[in-house]
Amino acid sequence: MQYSIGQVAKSTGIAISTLRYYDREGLFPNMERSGGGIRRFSDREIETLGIIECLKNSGLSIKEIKLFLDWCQEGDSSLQKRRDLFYERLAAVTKQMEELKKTMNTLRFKCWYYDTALTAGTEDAPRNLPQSQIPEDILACQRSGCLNSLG
Amino acid sequence: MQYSIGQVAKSTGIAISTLRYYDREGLFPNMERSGGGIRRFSDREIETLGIIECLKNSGLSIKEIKLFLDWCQEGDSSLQKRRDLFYERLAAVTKQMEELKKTMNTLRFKCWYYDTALTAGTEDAPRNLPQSQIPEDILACQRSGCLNSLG
DNA sequence: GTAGAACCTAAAGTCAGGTTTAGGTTAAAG
DNA sequence: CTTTAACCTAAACCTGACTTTAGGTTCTAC
Repeated sequence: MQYSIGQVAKSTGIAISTLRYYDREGLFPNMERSGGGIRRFSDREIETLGIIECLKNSGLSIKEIKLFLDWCQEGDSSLQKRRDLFYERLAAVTKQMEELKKTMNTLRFKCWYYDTALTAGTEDAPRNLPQSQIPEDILACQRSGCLNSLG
Repeated sequence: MQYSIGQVAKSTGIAISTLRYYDREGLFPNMERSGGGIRRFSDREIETLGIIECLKNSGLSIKEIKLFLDWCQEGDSSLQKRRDLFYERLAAVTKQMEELKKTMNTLRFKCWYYDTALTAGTEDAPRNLPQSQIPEDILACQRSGCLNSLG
């Protein structure tokens, strides 16, 4: 199947200007054009968009993604480099997830904190509550979160 | 305790220029200065840095964080707004985690893909492998990942 | 064959989140 | 006192990832 840039934009939610920008950056090295110069996205490009999204979410820049796509063009001689890249990305995302869990725990603590404050009508309520009166699961959030103290 | 900007930079890993930038953006509304105009970070500011990190990781911009810190200055009258913000952030991070899980699954699939390719010496190996020969857990990654096809 | 929608390029613009520069001032140590 | 490391400001600069603009071309439908 072939798709126009407008169709791809519509179905993926990626702006036309972004698709053209990606093309300009060399992320679709094999994309075809009509006689008149109009882009014809194929399933190959749609798949590339999936890889771009994945690698972008894993923390790579557009330039780094371009590098990876260059390796793909080189064929089997670059298999090792490509493999290593994905293992490295897996590690990076694993770390990112750990970070996000800490963030979640801080947020959960804050939600409890403000719920308590709102119920009492004042922030002094949670602020002055003795540790022993704070639910265990909230204390756990606080311990594993990114804040050192209450507030 | 009071700390110089250099001490804070060293102990948090945040660049001095970034700390000054945050200050310029109004993220430390109560920070004191020495007679000569030198910043004196206190535990309050250190805690604020923790909140900044948390909210930044949750997807807020510096300007949005500044808004939240303004609310904090307003006292108990802004409790509701602040509570709502944290619940909203909790939802946003939950969503972000879901996304990251998909990314992880795609990466895991790719790791298997390239391991298989390297063992065989060619990408054709994983590419031509019938579904029935792909481990179930890898298929599951593929299904829940962000890619539609192999490759 | 002509109207209008959809496409094209190159180049400039935008925005966030910093960092760097230039030219001083402060403060702790000898 | 004077040195020197650490600090200060304002303003300019930078980078990444897009988006917008301006002016032109192609394609589809009548």
